[in-house]
Amino acid sequence: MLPGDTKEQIINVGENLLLNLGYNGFSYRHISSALNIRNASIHYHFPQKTDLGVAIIKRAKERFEKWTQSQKIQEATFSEKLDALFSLFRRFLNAGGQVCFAGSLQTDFKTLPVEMQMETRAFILNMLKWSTNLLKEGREQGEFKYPGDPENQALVILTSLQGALQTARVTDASCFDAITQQIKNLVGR
Amino acid sequence: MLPGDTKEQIINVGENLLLNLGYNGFSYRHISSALNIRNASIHYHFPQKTDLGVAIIKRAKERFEKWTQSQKIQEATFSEKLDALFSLFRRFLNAGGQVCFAGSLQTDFKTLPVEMQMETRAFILNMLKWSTNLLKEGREQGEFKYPGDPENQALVILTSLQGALQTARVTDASCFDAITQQIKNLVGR
DNA sequence: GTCTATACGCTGATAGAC
DNA sequence: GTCTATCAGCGTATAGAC
Repeated sequence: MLPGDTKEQIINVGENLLLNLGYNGFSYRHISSALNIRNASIHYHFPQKTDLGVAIIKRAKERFEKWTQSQKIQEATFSEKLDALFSLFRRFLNAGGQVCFAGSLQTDFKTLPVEMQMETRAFILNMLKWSTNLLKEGREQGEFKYPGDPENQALVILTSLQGALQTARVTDASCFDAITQQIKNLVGR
Repeated sequence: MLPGDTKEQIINVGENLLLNLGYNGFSYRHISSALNIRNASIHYHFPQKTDLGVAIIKRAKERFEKWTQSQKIQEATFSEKLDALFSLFRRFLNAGGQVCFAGSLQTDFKTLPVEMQMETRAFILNMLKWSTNLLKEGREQGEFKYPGDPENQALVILTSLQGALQTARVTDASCFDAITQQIKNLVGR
């Protein structure tokens, strides 16, 4: 391993473990053996497990922010943006049946340290805000058609995607694709 | 505590802990201190934590089965059945912000012993089957209106309800009600 | 059936050498 | 920055008295 990369690699492995096993399902030992280092080295970069947890969520939050501001997304049509959102979630499934951040963190929410709870809340609210805006403008511009409030429609879509990744674990990957298709049926014109 | 009730009370407390903290988030100590008994007494009734986990899921599965066969549900219209399904999930929220069984167990799925994985799968597939049938017949009889396959529509609804309980933890209870209302908008005639 | 006592691996975490 | 050594506490689990 290249020195200097360690911290980032710890976050990488930690993120994968979080989305696979849940926050209470992985330990520093999982990470140290995966990276072939000692537990103490992880504690050097992240004194407490909480620090690692916060770092993982913060990075994911910023990654999403960058994604929304990327040229590819900025220039896309509303329908393409919705498809891109589906692809974002589909990536978790492709990565060996991960769940999404919201699904992992909200389920363990009551056992999380408050710093992680706050970061989780901020991340999820950002995603909801962006999705609400997408649904709102998309309908105004005539690309989408659905009843009721844009925020409520965004909630149905995001919660369904979240549940879809979880349910894919007891059924199969086609379950996720069936759900995204059905969502398109529901909001398409 | 009345002797003989202990086993059932352990399942009661265990179920509550499972839906609040997740399978990896609670221990025999949580249960023993809640019931004011010793850890060893729990091991008498459930030698391994796996045994308790399986018992919790089996009971929930049977409870759902009885619910579907109850007179109240049998005699209900399709719209009333859908509302009753919403009430079933809303009860988790009312109980202090629990998530549903699917949400808790699927998120921890990869860390669960195989016996629990199998019971989880059976339970979720039962629920999906019943919901699919409800959506299918409800549309045939003209009470529902939605595009595409009944099973896919059932998947969207169930996953959304599952995600709704989780998301309510970082927002509030009104989030759940907004989602059920939006689902009604989407499948109503 | 419930208890006390006990085992022992894993957990997050720290001290200090290199 | 990474290591070895070490820690106390908690986890599941068992043996055996009552």
